[in-house]
Parts: sequence; structure tokens; C-alpha cells
Amino acid sequence: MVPAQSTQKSFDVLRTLAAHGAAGASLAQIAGAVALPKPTVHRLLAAMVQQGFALRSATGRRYQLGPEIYALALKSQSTMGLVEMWRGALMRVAERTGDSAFLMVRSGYDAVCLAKQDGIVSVRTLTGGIGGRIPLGIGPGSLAILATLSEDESDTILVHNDRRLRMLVPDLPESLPSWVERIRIDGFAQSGGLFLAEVGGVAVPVPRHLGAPECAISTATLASRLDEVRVAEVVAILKEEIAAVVGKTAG
Amino acid sequence: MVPAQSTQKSFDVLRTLAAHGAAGASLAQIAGAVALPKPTVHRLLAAMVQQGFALRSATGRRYQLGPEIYALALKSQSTMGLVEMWRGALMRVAERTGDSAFLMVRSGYDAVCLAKQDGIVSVRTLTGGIGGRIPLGIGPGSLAILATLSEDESDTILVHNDRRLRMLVPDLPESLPSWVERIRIDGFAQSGGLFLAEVGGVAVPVPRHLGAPECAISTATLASRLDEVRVAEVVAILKEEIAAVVGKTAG
DNA sequence: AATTGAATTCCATAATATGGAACAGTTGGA
DNA sequence: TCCAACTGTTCCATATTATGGAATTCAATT
Repeated sequence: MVPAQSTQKSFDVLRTLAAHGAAGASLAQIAGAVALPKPTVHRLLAAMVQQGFALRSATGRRYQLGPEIYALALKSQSTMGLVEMWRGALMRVAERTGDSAFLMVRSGYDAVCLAKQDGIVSVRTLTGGIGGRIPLGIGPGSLAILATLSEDESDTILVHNDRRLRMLVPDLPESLPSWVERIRIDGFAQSGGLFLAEVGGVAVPVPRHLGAPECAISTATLASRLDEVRVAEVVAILKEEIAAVVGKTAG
Repeated sequence: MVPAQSTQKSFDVLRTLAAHGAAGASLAQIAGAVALPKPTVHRLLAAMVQQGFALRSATGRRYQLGPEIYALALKSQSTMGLVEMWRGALMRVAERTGDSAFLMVRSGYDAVCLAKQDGIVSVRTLTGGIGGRIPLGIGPGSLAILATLSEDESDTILVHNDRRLRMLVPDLPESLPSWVERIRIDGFAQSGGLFLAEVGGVAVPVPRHLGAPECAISTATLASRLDEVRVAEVVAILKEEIAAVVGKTAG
């Protein structure tokens, strides 16, 4: 049994609002996105507007995220600390590799991009920049995060995400779990060119850290730049920069 | 009847987590703060952790805000835009008055501080800096926001907040509604020295703007600096800077 | 004025949340 | 090492809340 279902529904609505950004979304769009009947979503939105978690446009026909989310985030010191902690590493990675560097962190069943630093080249990625998200299971950062989890946990997540992943990538390989296992052994993940053919990237998981959410540092660049030799180079750089940050923190 | 009650409960829990910041809060503390039995809160927290809205410490005995909140906030373009829009005005107000300047915005039944710019003096305020909040009904910024609302709406809010306000200020005057009405006429609010005797401030409401949440610009300084003449000066500066921003936007 | 599509309200029903009580796990003191 | 006190966790019969199909209202478009 899934607990707190109505809570989950509100959270889904929030994510839908976030996905629609500045343009906002209509009641019908939101209801469609979260697969719930309109009256139900209407009720949830009413409560969310009242609480400041959602805003309605003057016409009343579009909803977007309300100020409460932002206000709470300002108090989210652990996450802001994480971003702060990795900013320098991202800058150095971008500098040294010339590619874009990302801080990816697990949030529920997704990986989200908390920070990004462009290098010389900037490519359109799966995740789509700061605040972007992708189900755990596809993309190098996302796979690297799975590799930081126990086998049990990552398998559970992959099962849970199966439907969503297949929506994004129809010909998803069956062997994702063993792929993740491979990453645990190798210590890095590499994009399989499954989704965007021209774009490639690598990621290195950040060693689990007391209480902090699971995260990874990843890069994205043109696939053509990423031959075997270069992958090894970039991975080495990532490992170096991660070690520097972890060492500094652990003291 | 209040709709979506369980949703509201999760939101209350989120706010409690935010209030406890980096130190986090225990299950018992949270349950106490939201006035719900432990099993109920436990269930909500479990769901929130799973979804990334909350984090548990390694020991499992402390909860804090999860990365999801931050990730959503990164997509909260309307609010980030608001902060962006007013940053310059805050800087000029702080510069010209020497006091601290605040962007306060309505979020549900509270006023929250989205941005702050210190002047020469920095005083401890009711709200407590960026991300801080206070129930609508006390403090100049908060009162100014009420004045942007219809009389009906502000009265409803005052009734709703009555208990919370009396907790903060035992000798709350009965005449708050007429006080708000006064602010509507005068075009500014002034701290009544109700709460922190040594601290004073003024606020000017921002004219209602299509779809944007209700907000106000306020200042805080030592009460001793705030005689009648000075209040008029500061109010004039606030009105000027607000007009400049509104003109630029509407223009 | 008529038509379409969206938003909103209603309310009997179904499903979920509730929370007291019992249990388990942890901490700190003797 | 054991015990006491406290915090967190699980259980489950009950009560409360959410649900969503259908009907209605509202707004925009032709």
C-alpha cells in the first residue's frame, strides 16, 4: 500500500507546474499530465493557491508555481550548501575539459540538475539545464547516481521508473541493472548515445556522504569529441576534482 | 469545509522543516509543531522523503528539507523574476536611507522575505532575513501587503491568523482591520513598536500587478532613527523607487 | 445568438487517513 | 552489563476525507 496518496498527488501537481515554467499550465493540462480527473486537480490547486504554493493568472486560466516554493528553498540550507560546495569543482571541470559540467543529485525517483557550468561548447542535454530533471535510469549523471545506491534500491527504482523510461527511450535495453553494476565497478558512467545521438557525456558518482543526498558530477559535450581516450581523460579529471572536494570536507 | 486537508498537513510539515533549517528537526518536534500525532507525521515524512521533499539524517533521527524543494524553486520563474525586478530598488533604498530594505511578498497567510539589502545599520527584525516569514497582520511589510488586498480578503486573513498573531503579540489591538484601512488611505505602513521595541520600520505596498503576488517594500532600522519627519522621508523614497520599477515594467 | 471548450459545483460512494495502543530500537546512566 | 526512559515504528478497526461522473456555469469564438 502506498501511503499519503493525496500528498503525492499534490507533489505531482507541483512538478507539473514546475515543468511548465513561466508560461504556466491550464487545469486541463495539469490534470492530463498527472492523470487525474479535473475536479480532483481543481481541488488540489485551490488548496495550493491558498497556501502560496501555486499562483493563478489574472484570467484564472493558468497556474504556475507560487512564491512559497522559493521561500522554502531559501531555507533549504543543506541543498544550498551542496551547490556551494561543488561550484568550484564544476568550474574547474568545465575549464579543464572544455565541456559543460553538471551537479546532478537524486531527488526521489529522479535526478535533478542543481548546478551547471558551461565550458567552451554548450550542448542541448537530456536534462535541460539548471532545475532540469530526468528519471533515474537514463543519462550518465542519472546512472552514476544509481551506482551510489545499494543494488536493491537501484533495482527497485528501475522497476518503478520502467514506464517513464520506455516513454523516453522506446528501445531501452533490458540489462539496465547490470549496466549500473558495471558503473559501480568502473567508477564512472558514460552516455550510451541512446537518446540524443550527437550528444555524449560521462559522469562520476560522488562517494556517499553522511546524510547528504546521492549525487554525481557529469559532463556533456558533442559525441564526436568523446573517443575512448578522451573518456578516460575526462573521468580522471572528474575523479580528481571530486576527491579534492571530498577530501577538503572530510578533513 | 476545508479541502485537501492532507495536502495542507504536508505543507505544514514542509514549513516546519524550513523553520528548523540546517539543524533539522526530530519526528517528535515536527509532530509537536504541526499539532498532529506522531504516526500521522511519520507517514507524511516517509512519503516526503521518498519524493525528495525531505531528507533524513544518517541516524534517522533528524529531518530537513530535501533537494526537491530547491529543484522546484529553480523553475519558479515568476518568483525569481520578481526578485530580479526589485533587486535594484532594494539597493537604492538601502543606499539612500541607510536602513535595511526588504522585498516582502504574500504567500498564503504569511508574508515572506524574498530579498534583503542591508544599509549602514542592520537590525534584527521580526522576519529574520531572507526566507523569513511572519503571519500577515504584524510588521510594516506584512500590513502593507494586507492593504493591497480587498477589505474582505484582508479581514478574512486577519481572522484566520488571529491565534497566531496573539501568540506573537499578546496585547494585539482589536482594531487591526481599521489599521489596515488607514494604510490603504495613507499609502504606507509604519511599525507600531508592538513587538521589538528598539526596532522600527516603514513599508509601502506595491500596486497590484497582473497575476503577480501581492508585495511590498519595507525598511527596518533602529526605532530611535525614526521620528515623524524621517518616516515621511523614507516613505517618499520608497514610493519613488517603487514608481520607477512599476513604470519601467508597465511602460 | 449559437457553439464549443474549459472551469466549477454537487454529492452519494469509495477509499484513504487517522491515531490509540502496542512494540521495537536507541541512548545514557548506574 | 543491565535497566529505564525516550523516540521512533507498526498495526488495524473506525471515522473522515477524497473521489469523480454528471450536471452546471462561464468565457471565448464564430
